[in-house]
Amino acid sequence: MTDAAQPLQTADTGQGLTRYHRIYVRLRQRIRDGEFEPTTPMPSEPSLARALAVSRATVRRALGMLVAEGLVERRHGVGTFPVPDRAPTTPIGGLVENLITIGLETEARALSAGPAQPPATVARLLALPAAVEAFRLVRLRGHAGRPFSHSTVHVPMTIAAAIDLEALGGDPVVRALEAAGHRPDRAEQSLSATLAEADIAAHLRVPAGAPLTVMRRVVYAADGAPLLHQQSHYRPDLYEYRMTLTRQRHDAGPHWTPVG
Amino acid sequence: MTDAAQPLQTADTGQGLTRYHRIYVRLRQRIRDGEFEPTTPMPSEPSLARALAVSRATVRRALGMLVAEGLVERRHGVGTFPVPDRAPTTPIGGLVENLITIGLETEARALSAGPAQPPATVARLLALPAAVEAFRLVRLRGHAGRPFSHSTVHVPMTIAAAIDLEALGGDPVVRALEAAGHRPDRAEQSLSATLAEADIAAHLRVPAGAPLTVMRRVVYAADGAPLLHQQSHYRPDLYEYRMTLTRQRHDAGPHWTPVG
DNA sequence: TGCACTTGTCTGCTTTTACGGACAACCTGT
DNA sequence: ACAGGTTGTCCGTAAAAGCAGACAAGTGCA
Repeated sequence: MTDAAQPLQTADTGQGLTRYHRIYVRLRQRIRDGEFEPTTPMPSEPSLARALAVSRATVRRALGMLVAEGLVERRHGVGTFPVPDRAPTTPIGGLVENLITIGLETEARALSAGPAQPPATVARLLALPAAVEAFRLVRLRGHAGRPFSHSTVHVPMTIAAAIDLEALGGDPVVRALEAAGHRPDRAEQSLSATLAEADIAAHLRVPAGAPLTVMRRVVYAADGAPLLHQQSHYRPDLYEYRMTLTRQRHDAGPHWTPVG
Repeated sequence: MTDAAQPLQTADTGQGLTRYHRIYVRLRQRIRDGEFEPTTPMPSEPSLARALAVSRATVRRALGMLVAEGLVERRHGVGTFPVPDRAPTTPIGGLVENLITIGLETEARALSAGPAQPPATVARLLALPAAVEAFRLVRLRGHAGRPFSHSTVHVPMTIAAAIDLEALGGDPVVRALEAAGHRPDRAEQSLSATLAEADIAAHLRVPAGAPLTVMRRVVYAADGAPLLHQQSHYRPDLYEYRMTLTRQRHDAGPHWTPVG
């Protein structure tokens, strides 16, 4: 048992991260939270080393990362100062379709389009028999030249056949369906988080293993027939899902209900 | 410039985690996604080493962690197999408050409760002057013995003073406010994704660097006064944010609107 | 002018991580 | 039996992380 003993400790104590990286993250969080004023110096390196129970070299390394990132500024003989935010990365909000309706310009680019065998889970949600192909459309959407979402849409062949899905540029698939007489009526969707795979990471310009918001959605027609399945990955620093809720008093007690 | 060169690379390539740990997290994700059948062996250690561009020793270490966690089983001379889920992690859905209303049993445990200085960003959202304390309640919520959310709530002292926030067990803070006459009326919230910090990771029983869903919410009274700020982290494998939307035809074109 | 504090730089030293290779032990087909 | 795959184990070496300490250099204040 040479290599099982260490990993056990590793998993339990929350290791696996390097020390300087943990400190880097902690300091970055505290800076983001606005704990330090830009006018007064942060705690000195020796005092940080003492407070965090590491060597000064480790603190310096963490601070060096913050400097390289432009979050912090060092002044020889004086101290280290947080740099005030210039561009607070204004997060977009809401549904992509609604963004387009609103008129917010988002560039879209199709990465691939054509028939493909959907994953088993998708086939099941679309009520397709196994080993039946569906029309798959993979697109990248961006804003101001920076891609913020990567989405894969599957449409059953019976529905996609009559529609030219390759022709729609940045338009939502739902629009095309609507134009073709397939009225979308209801959608079930879920939001979650995942790690970026190599290919999606490359398209979204983030390192593999970065956190991504993932949305899975099934759109149904009025008769309950599934029209499409969509899975989208979003860069959390460029796109946030925002919503407003209101408190309503019901017979069974008060509830939160979303506002449109 | 001895220590700024490395950190730059480090930050860009998503390092800071040890190699074996990153591979551990990635494999863990792929297993959770059901990429490997429990009946057929996973790719062999040499092939994984090749595919991931690391040495076999590193792959072995990552696999060793998965073994220790019970996610994977090794058979000498045969291969490595994913262990089928015993508890299929049925994802809960919706808002936690509504879960409780519905009657779904969720155990909650307070990790800390008391006055504390809120981060500057929280203070701003709560319209609090700087250097003013707020009541902070940190809780861990679980289901079936497994924690799925870690949330931190800040309530302005002027509001929290009249309420015994330490007494509420698993009840939502909003309930207590409501009972005390502070009627919550509206909430603004956003959903995003992040990587697990060491402390939160430990509480949620996930490795550091695992993806987490993060929700930030501000609840307002009818007069617009902010009542509380909440930030919650969810395990994406145990808790998904689900919602139903309907397609409505508006003057300015069709829109998706959420359903309560 | 000093003194006290800061960041900048450098030197050893130990521990952990990671690599590459080799070989044994084991299982399953032909 | 045997060949070809797998996991299990060990070795030596290189690189990185982390520590402790020392000293230089800059700044600000009494």
